[in-house]
Amino acid sequence: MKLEQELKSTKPMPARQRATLNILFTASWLDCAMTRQLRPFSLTPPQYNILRILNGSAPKGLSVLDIKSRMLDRSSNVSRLVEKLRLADLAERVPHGKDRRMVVVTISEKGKKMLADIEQARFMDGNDVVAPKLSEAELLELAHLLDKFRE
Amino acid sequence: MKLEQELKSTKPMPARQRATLNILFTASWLDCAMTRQLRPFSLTPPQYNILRILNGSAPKGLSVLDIKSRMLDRSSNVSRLVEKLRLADLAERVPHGKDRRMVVVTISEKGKKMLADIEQARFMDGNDVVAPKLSEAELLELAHLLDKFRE
DNA sequence: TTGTTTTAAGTGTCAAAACATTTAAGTTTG
DNA sequence: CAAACTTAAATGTTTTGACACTTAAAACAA
Repeated sequence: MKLEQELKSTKPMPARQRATLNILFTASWLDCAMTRQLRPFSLTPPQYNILRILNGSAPKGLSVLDIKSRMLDRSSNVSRLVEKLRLADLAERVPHGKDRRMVVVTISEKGKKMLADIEQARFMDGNDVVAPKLSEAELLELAHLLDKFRE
Repeated sequence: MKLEQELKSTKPMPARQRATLNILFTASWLDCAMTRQLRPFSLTPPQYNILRILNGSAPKGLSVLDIKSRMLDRSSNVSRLVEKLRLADLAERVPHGKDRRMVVVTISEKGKKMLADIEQARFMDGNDVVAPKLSEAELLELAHLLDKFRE
């Protein structure tokens, strides 16, 4: 459905406003869909984000600040989120050898397995639940316009 | 900056993932910028969202559920947000004539003035702070692709 | 060395989101 | 009409985000 219908907007919007609101609305829509998909795994979207970051940097691991700088939402409290993952045995935390202020966080085997299970659930019928209508070229164009939007 | 640089991603991402993460990242970036702009007015982005919805439907006003259905983030608790606005004298709440379950919420004169002040702050040097690099056509294309993304 | 500054991580606190539940008024159906 | 159902708004509770502050370690400068 078009944005105007979704937001029941009566008057036509200027292009910049329409694009801006559409980004915020689509992100909220995505977050809602992700939350629903992650619920069976008792993970929130920020926790899932961290788990994927850790998986991408395995087996080396990352410091708390390194994780934070790679997150979608830079305002999240990584210390507490990592602690949640650790309590669920999805991540491990070991003190850094050289710099004793630092902590190295890694994904656990259980964490890797959970990521694999989530992937399987997402691609249930062969393709992703999200954005099936967009072609490869359109997806690239969308990402490019968003990069330009933030300049 | 491109998404890969922002997230310090090493490996190249598939197009769909790149578009999806970019939507989430750009929305977070936007929310952060809006929060900063609204801080001097002691308004949060959801409160500002409601104020604009009420302004758009003035002088008629809307019920709590009508506001909710027009919001960017459908999971927000409109009752409590409206109460905040009312305490700041930015909105008014009157019982509905026919249906006594309903409440009609309207923007106050002070609320309208605050919206005008915020607009003025946003367009400081003649044009919007956000997305100045995108042409009219690109903004339309971006909004169109996002509409299609949600299908 | 010693005092200052910077950096990494964790914590405290308050507001907001998430989600279920409750209350009350309206609607429908037997 | 009365009971069951539905809808509108509010509230209760738990979790999370926002953001300042603290603690501890490292780097730096006099």
